[in-house]
Amino acid sequence: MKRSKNRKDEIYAVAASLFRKQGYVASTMRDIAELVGIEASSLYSHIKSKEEILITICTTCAEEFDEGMQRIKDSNLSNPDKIDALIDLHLDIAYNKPSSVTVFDDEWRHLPEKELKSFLKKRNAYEANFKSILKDGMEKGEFVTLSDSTAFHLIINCVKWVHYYSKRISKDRFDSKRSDIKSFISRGLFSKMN
Amino acid sequence: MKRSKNRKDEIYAVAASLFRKQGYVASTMRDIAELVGIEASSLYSHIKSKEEILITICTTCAEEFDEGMQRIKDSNLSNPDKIDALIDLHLDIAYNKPSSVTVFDDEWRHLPEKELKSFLKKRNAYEANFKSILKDGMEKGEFVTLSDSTAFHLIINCVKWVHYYSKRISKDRFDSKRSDIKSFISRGLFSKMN
DNA sequence: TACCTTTGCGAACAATCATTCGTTTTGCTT
DNA sequence: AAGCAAAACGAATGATTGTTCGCAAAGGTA
Repeated sequence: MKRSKNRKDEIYAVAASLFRKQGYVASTMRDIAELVGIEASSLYSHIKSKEEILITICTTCAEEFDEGMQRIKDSNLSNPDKIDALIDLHLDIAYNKPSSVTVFDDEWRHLPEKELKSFLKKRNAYEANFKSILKDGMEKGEFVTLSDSTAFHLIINCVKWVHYYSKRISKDRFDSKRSDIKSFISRGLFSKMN
Repeated sequence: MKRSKNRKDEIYAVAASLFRKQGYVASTMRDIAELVGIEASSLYSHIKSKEEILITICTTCAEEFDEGMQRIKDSNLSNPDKIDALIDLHLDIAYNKPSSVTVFDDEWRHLPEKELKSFLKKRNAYEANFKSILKDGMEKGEFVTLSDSTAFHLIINCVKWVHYYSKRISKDRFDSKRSDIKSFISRGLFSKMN
């Protein structure tokens, strides 16, 4: 039960990177096993099923976003600062767990029915919170006025591509990219900033 | 050879929407056949293989982007107007062929080796053309200065989400969304416009 | 009507999938 | 060294996959 934990984590990590590269369905247990260096049947000494791997990756990631959203939402930051903090939340998770977050973004539809349902529920709640910050800010004249749904998707997608295209880069280069992204969104959202 | 063409097109259309919904690997020939209303084996009277369907969808879409890029690149529009035209190109394709473009975006990695290679070649060429317009515009002071790679990804991703989240909407509602997106990008890129 | 091509069918194929099973090896604790 | 639980194995299972095959409707043309 000591080394077991390590193997388990190793399997999750290997699976996440494989799911990112090939997709969940196209990744076989034999693929995962080979990367870990054991036989496919041996995986089952550590994990319950292929689905369980996907569930764990997705829910772990979801919790991370949820905690961040809760923290930011309940803070006493201004609406623009809340959006700024949310952007940082996304970028930090993308930098630290690029594989997990890609699986979270792209492979959630292969979750089994029960987990899929609660996943979508959380996702909708997250989106609603995000939009309500935007809406409040627009009403107070802090943001440019546009459809809150469109604004939400624009911001999210300005932030979402980072973990796809970039190989692991240095923190410095990442932070330079971060500032480019942030100022782009700021101009798009505030119109008067530089 | 008369009705054959219709069936063939119907199969491609059904497959594209199924690939969009479930992904290429998770979509079986039996799934496609059932939606068409025939047996799986009957599909092979019209198409050669499952892979051929994916290849056709992806290359058809790629050609559409290529033609647009060629036309815009060779025009005598200003750099900002070229970017504006490219945004329209993406939005129009997304509106007219949401299924195909989603498959093009997400399932290309399952192309067989040969087609994958030429796909990535075209994709890189497209990206290079896009960036070179941005770079030229930055040097002339027409755009805000930032990494051309980051600018490229930001623009593309501001435009890419449309075909994911929206069910078929009216042209009017789409054009309203279009103007929200365009002005967001304009502010992000030009900083001085409204 | 007779002919021929297109379209569809159902059974069958080999390949591959996730998973289970009983057994053996490993490595730690006593 | 003995004992024991965790970890790994190889073989096997049933299900599902894309695809093939020989054959039957269908439907237009002569």
